[in-house]
Amino acid sequence: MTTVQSVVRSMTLLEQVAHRPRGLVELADAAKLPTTTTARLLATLEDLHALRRDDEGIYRIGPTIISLVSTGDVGSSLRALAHPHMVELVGAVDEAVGLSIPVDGVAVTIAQVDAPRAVKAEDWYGTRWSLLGGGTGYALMATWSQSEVDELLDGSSDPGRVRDGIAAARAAGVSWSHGDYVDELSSVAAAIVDDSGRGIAALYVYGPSYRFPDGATHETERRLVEMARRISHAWNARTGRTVVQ
Amino acid sequence: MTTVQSVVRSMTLLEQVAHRPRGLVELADAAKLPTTTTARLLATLEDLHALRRDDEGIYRIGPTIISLVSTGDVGSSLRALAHPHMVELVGAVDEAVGLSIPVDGVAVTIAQVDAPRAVKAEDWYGTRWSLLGGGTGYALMATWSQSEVDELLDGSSDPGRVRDGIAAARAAGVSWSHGDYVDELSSVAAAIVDDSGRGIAALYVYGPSYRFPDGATHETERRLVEMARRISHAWNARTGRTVVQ
DNA sequence: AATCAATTTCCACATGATGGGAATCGCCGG
DNA sequence: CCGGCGATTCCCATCATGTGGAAATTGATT
Repeated sequence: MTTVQSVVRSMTLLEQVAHRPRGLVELADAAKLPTTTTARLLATLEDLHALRRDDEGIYRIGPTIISLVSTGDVGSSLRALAHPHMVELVGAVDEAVGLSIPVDGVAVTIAQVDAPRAVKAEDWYGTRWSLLGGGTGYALMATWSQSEVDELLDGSSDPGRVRDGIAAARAAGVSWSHGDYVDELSSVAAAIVDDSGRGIAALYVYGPSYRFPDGATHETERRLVEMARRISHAWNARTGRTVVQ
Repeated sequence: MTTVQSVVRSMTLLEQVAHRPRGLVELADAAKLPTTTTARLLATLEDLHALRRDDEGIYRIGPTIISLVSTGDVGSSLRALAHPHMVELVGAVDEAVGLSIPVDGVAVTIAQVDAPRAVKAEDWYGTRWSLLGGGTGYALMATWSQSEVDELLDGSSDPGRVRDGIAAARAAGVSWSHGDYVDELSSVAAAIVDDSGRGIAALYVYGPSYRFPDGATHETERRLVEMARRISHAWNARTGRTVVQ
């Protein structure tokens, strides 16, 4: 199959900007493109409001991109389907809840519902976490085939630790993470599975580590697992196969 | 300035998909492009995970787009700056809170924090609302110049009603909307302003109309206005001018 | 098996993207 | 006020790259 060069390059630039907002020359350098070409592509994206440029020449992701992430297809996307359940879960456990899907070996946060009491209410929307780094990834990989896991582990620095995490996740049905992703932040993740039992997304509860003392969180675990089960069920009950999102 | 055709076309297709997920032919038709060209562009976007296609051939927005909306530049974007304040406001008023910015005559929701109790917790992230349709738009336009408002009103069906709404918003400092956008849903909006007093975004509290009886909501109004003021202040206190987002 | 719509493959054409070079802008230091 | 320098924009010849018509293929429906 043949791909369109300028479109691929534009997406690279968008990703670079998302990674870190910068000016023309730095972006050209990062994308390994001539300055002129970069300027033309950036100007096009700016014209479309996909990027915005401030008066210092720094490019940032613009509103067009944000509005692409709309709820146009409520009812068929996992995100829209899970959202009300997530709100309910937040109400039950009084901590923030997130939802991530795996893409190319990383987990992308596609939805987040905060607890009003959240001490540090950070906004992880769109953030990519390594699958190998902690709870979210372990919970997912625990439901995957050995070969899939091996492929991801190929070349990782500490495969033993990851395998232990996966084994623990498989045994417990959930996967804890204490400060693995962010200092002082703990999370419990559970997989949302398709009708073959394969994890297609991870639902997780998170908050400051001090609010998750060992042993005092069985209720949270229980509710998380129950909600993941309900979301899985709702997802698999849809009529017609559609793609995860 | 010259723009890159294929990039513009790709963005059109992305917007069409966001508007309503569809198959190749329908998208080609909607974008007024030859099928072949559309197929090539869609394949490119799919390859980049900007789009996903299910086994029925329906294209949907993919995870790459979602991860573009990241928080890479925490501290300089309005969204990241406002987020913790929004969480606090949710805690105070016990209703959902949203944040929108104006783009090309519409308001795009760039952040949302739900109240755990939300009866129907819908996900408006990325949704575009008309500025002329209700509270959000009135709150913003109340801070804009007459000529800017006139430009937007040019060709609108009921300019008188909008002008009344703007006048009310200017007088009250907030703008109410009861069922204007969505049935049974009420909202109060207040503008977040730059250092010249011009509205750059709208902060709003919303929930089922029955929870907003007239006269029992002064406390909500007060807290909303106070929070909008604080966010405005934080925004204008930043060092270095940056663009709204 | 026949029909029809949707999608993919193929390919000749020329348009539209490309990038080198030069001009311009904007800022800073002397 | 004047160079100097990096960043950005303008210009334009070149041709690689994107384009879209036509035909083949797939796949669902009757």
